[in-house]
Amino acid sequence: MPATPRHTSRARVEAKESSILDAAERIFAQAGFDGAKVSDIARAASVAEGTVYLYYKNKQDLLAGVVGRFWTQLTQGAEAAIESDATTKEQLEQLGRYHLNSILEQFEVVSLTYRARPQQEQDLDQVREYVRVFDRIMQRGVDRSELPKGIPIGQLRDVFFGTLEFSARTLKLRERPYDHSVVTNLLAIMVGSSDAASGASKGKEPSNRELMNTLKSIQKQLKTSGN
Amino acid sequence: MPATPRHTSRARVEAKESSILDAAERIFAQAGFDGAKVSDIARAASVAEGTVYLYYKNKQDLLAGVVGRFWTQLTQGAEAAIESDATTKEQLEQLGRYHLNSILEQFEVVSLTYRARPQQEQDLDQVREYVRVFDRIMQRGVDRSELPKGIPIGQLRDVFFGTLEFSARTLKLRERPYDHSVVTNLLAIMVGSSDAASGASKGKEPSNRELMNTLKSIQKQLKTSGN
DNA sequence: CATTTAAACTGAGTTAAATTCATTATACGG
DNA sequence: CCGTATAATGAATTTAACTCAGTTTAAATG
Repeated sequence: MPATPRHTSRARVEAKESSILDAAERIFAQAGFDGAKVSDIARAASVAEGTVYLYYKNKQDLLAGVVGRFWTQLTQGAEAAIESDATTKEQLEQLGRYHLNSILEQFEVVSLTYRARPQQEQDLDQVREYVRVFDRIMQRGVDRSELPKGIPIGQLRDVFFGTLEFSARTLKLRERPYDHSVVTNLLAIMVGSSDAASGASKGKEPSNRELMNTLKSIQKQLKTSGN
Repeated sequence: MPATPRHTSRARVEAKESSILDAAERIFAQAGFDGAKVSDIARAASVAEGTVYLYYKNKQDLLAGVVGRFWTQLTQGAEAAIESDATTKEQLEQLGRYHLNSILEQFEVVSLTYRARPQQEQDLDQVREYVRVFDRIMQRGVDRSELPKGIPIGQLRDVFFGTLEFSARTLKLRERPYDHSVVTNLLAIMVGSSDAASGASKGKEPSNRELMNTLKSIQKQLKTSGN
């Protein structure tokens, strides 16, 4: 927070701030929060150690800056990745694909998120902003009645992001690359069939309830026509 | 790691080790990893600061001790919470209830888990041991054909634990207590209907495949009897 | 262009907390 | 009881975050 620069151009100040963030992200990702020395970050950003503290109150605050920027960028990317005229399920698949891919690619930064203030703090409004992308998709889905299950959106959000995050950890652990079946299967259980695992599925499959109704009407017909 | 005590009774040494762990857990949970001073932990355990380092290589290692013990206890509790003669779905519900409840109650310790070495390290074998409880339930379910979906167990594990962990965070954030509908709804999408949200559901609903077969046989019958 | 001055920057110095280790205490076998 | 291996202690050391008095920079002014 370099106050309100009256003499120096804002652009220059912001360039420096972002170069510090770049360096911090690099070093944090490499060495972890504890392993990263502020002096290293300063050197990587070509500024004196004290300069870092002109922009960020302390190391924690610097981390919050790195993490906050990451989630803000993720929000922008997510919005770009979603086609506004797609069905709810397609949009969820787009978001799921984008999310899993991103957190795999920037796994270290995502992990740093958990170091940015023990939970609930207001520090990470950017994360909250990000999940709204999901909420908007779901709300539209509800409005258009494109969502079967009667599970509250808030709970489905935890299913969605919780599953993808744990899946990412598992993939990282096993040193596996992005696996689209994770997204496919997640959506299968969240919004409806579409044959899990294999991923191939032509057309919408009817719900159990729909089949059941058809079945009953046929049975009735059979009885009526006296077999 | 107090070497191999030859002179002093093992019991005494273990008592001291566990009293250090108790103190550490208390202080860590209270102040967080960074906020906790080793000197405070030592005082709380009524030992000198240096003594802590006889038992644990450093502060990180002490944290790993606390976290490891927590997950070991969780594993024991989980095994006790599951009735061996219940159906797969019932067992999953028992585990789900137990898990969500436990991580809500000991939320701070769970959060500390993420400070114990950046992912994948072998540090937390105890966590891996814990998830095996889930794997065993699922494997038995597959053997007994009590599980419909064709999603790999590994992926369902991420759905299960990922969802419950994120749900716990959400509940904590909103300062809400344990909510059983989270477990109910999770199981509904994981292993089968049982009418979400409300939780009430009488009788097992037939699977798509079963319905489809019935449907086909009726159609055949219709054709044969020449409508 | 020289001057003024406030914003930016610097890095040596301060401080706090983790970790070490020389010293002391304890407990057990003989 | 004594000798000795184990355990415990806490003062000293080390490390790295953070501060701040002094220096540099750059824009506004005449």
